[in-house]
Amino acid sequence: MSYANDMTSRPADRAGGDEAVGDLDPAVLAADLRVALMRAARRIRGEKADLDLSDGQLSVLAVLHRTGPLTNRELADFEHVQPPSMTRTLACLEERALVTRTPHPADGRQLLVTLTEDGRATVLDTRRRRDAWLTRRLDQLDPDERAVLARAGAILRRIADS
Amino acid sequence: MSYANDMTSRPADRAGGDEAVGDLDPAVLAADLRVALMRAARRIRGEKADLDLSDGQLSVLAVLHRTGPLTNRELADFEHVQPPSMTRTLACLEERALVTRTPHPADGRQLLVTLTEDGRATVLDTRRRRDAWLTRRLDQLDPDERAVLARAGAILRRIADS
DNA sequence: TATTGTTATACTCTATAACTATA
DNA sequence: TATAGTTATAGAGTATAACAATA
Repeated sequence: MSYANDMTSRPADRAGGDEAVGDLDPAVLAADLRVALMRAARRIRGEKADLDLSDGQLSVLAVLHRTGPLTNRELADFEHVQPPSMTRTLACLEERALVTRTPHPADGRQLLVTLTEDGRATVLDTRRRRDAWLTRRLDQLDPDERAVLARAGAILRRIADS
Repeated sequence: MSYANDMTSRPADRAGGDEAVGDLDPAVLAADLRVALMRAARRIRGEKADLDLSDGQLSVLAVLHRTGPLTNRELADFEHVQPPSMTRTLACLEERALVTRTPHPADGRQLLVTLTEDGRATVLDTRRRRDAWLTRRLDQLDPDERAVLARAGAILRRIADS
């Protein structure tokens, strides 16, 4: 929906060929790469399994799937959201039987949020559908181009985690 | 803020080296690439010039910068938003003197929305800051790695536009 | 007394429906 | 009568402040 990152125009719009040249100005590369990344990310984000689930809800499910059971506070910190907002999100997810909230065994104040089987299935289904869209595109590339993307993916992960 | 796309765990978590191998399974590559793209996109999206401006507002400015003056209806269609929502967004942008609304010369019903000099500066500033973040990261790469990202960017643009 | 989670309330962004002005 | 834009009103999602229960 949002085009906030879709700044297509660039200062010097050179030919968009695949050929890598020797003298790559990082600033020019950055402008090109940003547009390409944002656009691809938006396309991928649009592909989700359960359209009735908000991004935030989907995100909580993904985090729980990756980390295992967490408390409200931990989830709120993870999502950079205030605890009352997370309470609301979790209430919605619990109502849809995607998570359960059980008392923390050691600390009576806390509640442990756990992914249900349905919640786990939703995470996997979303992932599968998003990957399916991208896989179809990758299938149409040359092996050489896929190799480039494989290397780029590793480099991008390093950059994003820096 | 949203971690919805941050699904780090993958079915077969192989070594994350940069080496491109010959037999790249598109499905495995897709899972890797998606995580890398989403994460990098989120980092870049966080870098904007005016933090008081919402994504939707920033997006309208970017569209106007790219296309020139548009009407309310055209902007609403472009942003996949209903006209009343765009009215509200534009009222906010006009109040901050980032756009002006002038009567359409030919059709008295329409209003032409035009970017002001401040609006244009905001677009350029945002772009510059986002690119600056990425440029710093790219500066630390080998020329060879930058070449890979340059090729990957072109391929990703093709995929996103498909 | 400090912390976890919740409720109460308000603000932002978006939507639909109804209204005004122009074609 | 149809279209562009606006106003009125409602529904998500998130925030802060105040409250209850537990450490």
